[in-house]
Amino acid sequence: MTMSLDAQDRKILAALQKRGRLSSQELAEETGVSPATCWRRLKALEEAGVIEAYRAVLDREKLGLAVCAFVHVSIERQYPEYVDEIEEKIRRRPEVLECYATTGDADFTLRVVARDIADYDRFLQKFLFELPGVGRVRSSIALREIKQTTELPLERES
Amino acid sequence: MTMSLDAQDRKILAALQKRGRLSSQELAEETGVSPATCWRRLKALEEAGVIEAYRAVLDREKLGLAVCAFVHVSIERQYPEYVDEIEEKIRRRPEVLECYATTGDADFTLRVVARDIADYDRFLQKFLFELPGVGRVRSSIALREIKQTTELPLERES
DNA sequence: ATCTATATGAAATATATGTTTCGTAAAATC
DNA sequence: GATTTTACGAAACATATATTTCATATAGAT
Repeated sequence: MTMSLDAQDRKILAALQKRGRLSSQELAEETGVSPATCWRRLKALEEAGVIEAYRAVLDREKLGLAVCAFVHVSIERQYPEYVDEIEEKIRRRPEVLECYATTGDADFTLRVVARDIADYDRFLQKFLFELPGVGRVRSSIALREIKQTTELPLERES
Repeated sequence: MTMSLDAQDRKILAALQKRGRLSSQELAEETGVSPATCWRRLKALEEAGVIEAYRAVLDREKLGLAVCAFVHVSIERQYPEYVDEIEEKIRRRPEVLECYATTGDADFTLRVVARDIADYDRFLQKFLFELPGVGRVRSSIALREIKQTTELPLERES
């Protein structure tokens, strides 16, 4: 399932992680390969699903989403029906940007954004605490954003 | 600092969060507004910084980055020089995708990707534990990805 | 070393794109 | 209610774009 990429593919991907709207010709300038080849490589990478999507990344604060929090959720009983339902409901909530099942003292780790603390509280009370089987919930509110990127490291071979 | 957006702007942003390479004409079809207006709105949103960037989002697993972990880092002494140095070094590490200063029992919460557990261990030993003033470090390894998106919620007014 | 398969760059093609202009409509101001 | 300002859509413009074709080079297999 892991693609094998050469230096050329990695250059293309690196450039597109920074500027997703680059054209084949611009890619060619950045990579030193011809536009036609860049285009063919690009299509292959899209086809293979290495490039999942192109997205506009928006400014959270400018959209009025002042709050960002990590939520650590423990599940009471691990009934599969409950777990499936929890996961599905989480997937549907737009303010949950990330959710992973994790090791450590919580079962799930979420990253959630909200307009303000009252809005976040509403998310907890009206949504999270209402999920079936949810046990302990601990919140870590982000005080400061030090880094936030979608760029995956492409250094070595894959 | 928070922009005020009308329904039209929000439609444009919503569409571009899903498909970042949409042209003005495609945006026009999706929003029911003319291409010229879409283009003007779009430029204004870019200019205002609401649209931070356009990016290709890659498939972590396909790139061979099997491991994703949350790291909770506590700082021994909060000397400002140490904190600044830590933050700057973290920003420069490509395997750290996210880092926030957070409330709760850790000072920093990081999301880190790695090729495998050995690779992740190397990150901890050779980088994180070497940072000045770093105290307790607890890792939560992601067992399963339930949701991972860059799409910010645009529902209500801002 | 020969043959085969694959990847390459340059040029050509057709199309879509960003961007501007202009006359009109809607909103806001007075 | 009149006037100014702002936003709009349609059409026009020049340009850049994706995509294909073809001849050549490269690499892999036998």
